[in-house]
Amino acid sequence: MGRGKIEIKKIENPTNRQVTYSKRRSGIMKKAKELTVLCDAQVSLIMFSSTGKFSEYCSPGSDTKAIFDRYQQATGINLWSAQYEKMQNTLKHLKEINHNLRKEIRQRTGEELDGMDIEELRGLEQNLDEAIKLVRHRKYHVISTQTDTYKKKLKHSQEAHRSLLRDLDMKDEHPVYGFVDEDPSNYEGALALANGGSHVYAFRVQPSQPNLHGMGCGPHDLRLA
Amino acid sequence: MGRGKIEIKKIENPTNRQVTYSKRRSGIMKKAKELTVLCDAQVSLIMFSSTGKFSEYCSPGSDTKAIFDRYQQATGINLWSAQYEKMQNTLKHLKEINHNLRKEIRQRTGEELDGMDIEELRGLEQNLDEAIKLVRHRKYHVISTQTDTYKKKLKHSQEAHRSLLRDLDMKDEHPVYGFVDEDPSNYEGALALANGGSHVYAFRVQPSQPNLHGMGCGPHDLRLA
DNA sequence: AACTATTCATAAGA
DNA sequence: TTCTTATGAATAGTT
Repeated sequence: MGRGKIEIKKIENPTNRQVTYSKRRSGIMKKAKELTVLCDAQVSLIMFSSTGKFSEYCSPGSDTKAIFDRYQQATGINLWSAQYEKMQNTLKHLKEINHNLRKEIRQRTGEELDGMDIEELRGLEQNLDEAIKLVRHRKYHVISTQTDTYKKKLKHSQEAHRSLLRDLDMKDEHPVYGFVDEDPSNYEGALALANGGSHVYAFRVQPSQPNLHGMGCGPHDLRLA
Repeated sequence: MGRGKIEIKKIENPTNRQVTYSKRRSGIMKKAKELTVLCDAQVSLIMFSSTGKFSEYCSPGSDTKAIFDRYQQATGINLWSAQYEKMQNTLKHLKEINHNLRKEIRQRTGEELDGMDIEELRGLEQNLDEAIKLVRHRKYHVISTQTDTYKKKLKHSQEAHRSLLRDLDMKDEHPVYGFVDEDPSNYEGALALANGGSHVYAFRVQPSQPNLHGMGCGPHDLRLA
């Protein structure tokens, strides 16, 4: 379609090739547009010249991603399946671990003991017994540490108070006020707290049923159990 | 380019449109091939007719995925980032939950009590105490159920044995063998097991550090903590 | 980038 | 659908 027929093979002259690329590129783009309009078709055209120059055409009213999603549906090939599969496996694995951890916790709270045999129950009992000992030990450690701190604080304050009294004695006859500890978290309070106040503390360090709804991943949903 | 010029607008006659689509589709495909060969270009052409019919052309020596990867690189747009981000968030969330569940277990076993204040420790102690009661209750329930079962079994066997002896008595004077329970999991064993055999049972229902290494997801790795 | 002689693509008809 | 063919479009080589 020009001054003489040409053979369809690579144009060796780079300049010539670039010129031809440019001309034909606009030609094919025009064709793509016409096809879109005339035939109400959806078209994606992506081109890279031999020099790496990128151009594309995409039917108006859609975008490259939409066409690609449709392409994948049409071909049945999910180009990203390898990646997705790995991610899916990771997710599945994590969910499984999660489930198991929750189960272990429910067993440790005594909520779900069905299906455990005697040996397991014995093991669990023993284990809880050890845990409770450790917790008690720790508790008393914390209490005594706190008590010591308060004792020291008190001692210091009393000394300061006494020295203040001495100073006042020596200087004049102002009224004398007693020492007042304004900190509500005093050590007597801590001790009371440690050995059974009346309120029941519902122990739950972390929420064990965090919300996972609505975390699907769009068209390529994860379909996890 | 035919018997008369045509206006570039949607062909309303569906048959006509389909025919034109078919003709022009092969035309544009030919052009794409020629561009590929003449100019050493990389081309991807994807088309859907108004009736949904899919066709594609892709330069030989590459495939649609390769061109799309290049497209993403050229445009700087990762078409799948939205999906990936969602998955990443899901994964991150799960890992976090997992971590918290593990921490709760370590607290429940007394392994990690640092950082807990008196109130928390008291709560945990109380909770463990309740759990241990539930476990003991369950244990005794299982034991008594199993004991009953064995009692019944034994009774049945003894009856069967006695009736057999009667039969033998009535018929002749063969030697008599006593009844032998060959099941090693007999109920005396179960009872012994329940109240402290000498072996220590390391209670761990599920592994709490499952292997997650090597589950990265290739080029789009998850970069999770 | 513009021109134009040619070849090519294709609209309409068979 | 496919083939034919008159006609307009695309473009190779030139300027």
